[in-house]
Amino acid sequence: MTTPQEFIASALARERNRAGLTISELARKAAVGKSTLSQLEAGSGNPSLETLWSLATALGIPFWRLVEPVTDAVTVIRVGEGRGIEAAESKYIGTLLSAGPKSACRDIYRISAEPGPPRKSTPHAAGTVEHVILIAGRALVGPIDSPTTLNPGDYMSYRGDAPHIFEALETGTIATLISESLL
Amino acid sequence: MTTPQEFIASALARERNRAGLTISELARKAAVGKSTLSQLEAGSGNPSLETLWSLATALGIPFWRLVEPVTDAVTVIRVGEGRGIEAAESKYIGTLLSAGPKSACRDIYRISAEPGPPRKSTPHAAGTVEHVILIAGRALVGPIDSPTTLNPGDYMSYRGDAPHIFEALETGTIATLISESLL
DNA sequence: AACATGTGTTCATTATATAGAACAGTTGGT
DNA sequence: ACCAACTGTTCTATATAATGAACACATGTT
Repeated sequence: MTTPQEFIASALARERNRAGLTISELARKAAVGKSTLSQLEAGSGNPSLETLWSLATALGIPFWRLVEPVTDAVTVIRVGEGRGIEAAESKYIGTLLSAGPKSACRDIYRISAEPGPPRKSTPHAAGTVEHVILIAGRALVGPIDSPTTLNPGDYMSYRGDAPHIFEALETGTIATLISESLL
Repeated sequence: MTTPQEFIASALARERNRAGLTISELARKAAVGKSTLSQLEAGSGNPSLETLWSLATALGIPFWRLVEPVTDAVTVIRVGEGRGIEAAESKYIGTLLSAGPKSACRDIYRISAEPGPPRKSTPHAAGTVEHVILIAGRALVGPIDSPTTLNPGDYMSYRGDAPHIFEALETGTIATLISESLL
């Protein structure tokens, strides 16, 4: 049985860490007193809607995402691999890449990247799994110590709560990224 | 372009009507002043977390449900649209296409389709939402009575519990499809 | 070592959200 | 007709959330 205070405290800490911000930084960015934020994360606070909204905006997440309940293998399926679900009527093939468990919170991103220094992601919340489907170009994706090169159409999933990278190898690299937070 | 005030005002009115309660009833049930609730729904208010929590509890819904965005019919985000999350280090742009609620069971598919008779899907379970990101080619996607043409990189979401189609318009059409069962 | 800049905390004051009373308008019963 | 019980609104007193300064501590620089 979580109280509102505990709830928002852990949610804030979680999202703030995910964004890689300190209390001071977030407070400044959201234009709220850092004392306010400090007390909030300490569990002794009853923030107003405006305060929460400002924090969510500064964290770059939709507001309601902030108040959501909290919540190793690496899989690569190349184009042409995987069991397809064909439709008799037309040339339509659906390949199940990942059957999702219940109680999963997933965000869908479109990634545009250009060659250069790779984007290293700090680990997200525990239990996070990321799925990448490369649309165009080529990219080196996955755990920081064992990334894999993906070509257009390739699918890959890996743990998002461990350090991982996304490095475009060609200009105009585009991908779909699904970040899934398992409870 | 919604302000926190408008947002919570409409959300409260929506959920309260759904529960079939009057302002007075809800206020009594949630142990908040009915004047408070009145002002909130009028859009002139900045409720505290405790107030919102009490209201959600009285409405018989988990707190986050109160602040969940309305699941609107169809969303299309063209390439280049949407607010990007840029990484300073490299040319990497992540666009949030859909932030997913918890308690969602989602399956990820890769779709390969060729021009021909469209694939008509019979409605799935109630509450199902489908997300499509077109990888290559061109496709006519969406509700059967108002489909939209997608180009590579385009994102679209629509209700999966209503009849919908996927019709490839070019050879070598590839897409990512995420089928999401809410609740 | 002394200093500057960062961190997160605790404490004053000030701004404001909340609660409850008083209000006018509706509905239904006697 | 009155009266009672309801609706949602506008008021004011009070409780309290937000603030910024002062604080102790850590880190890196000259």
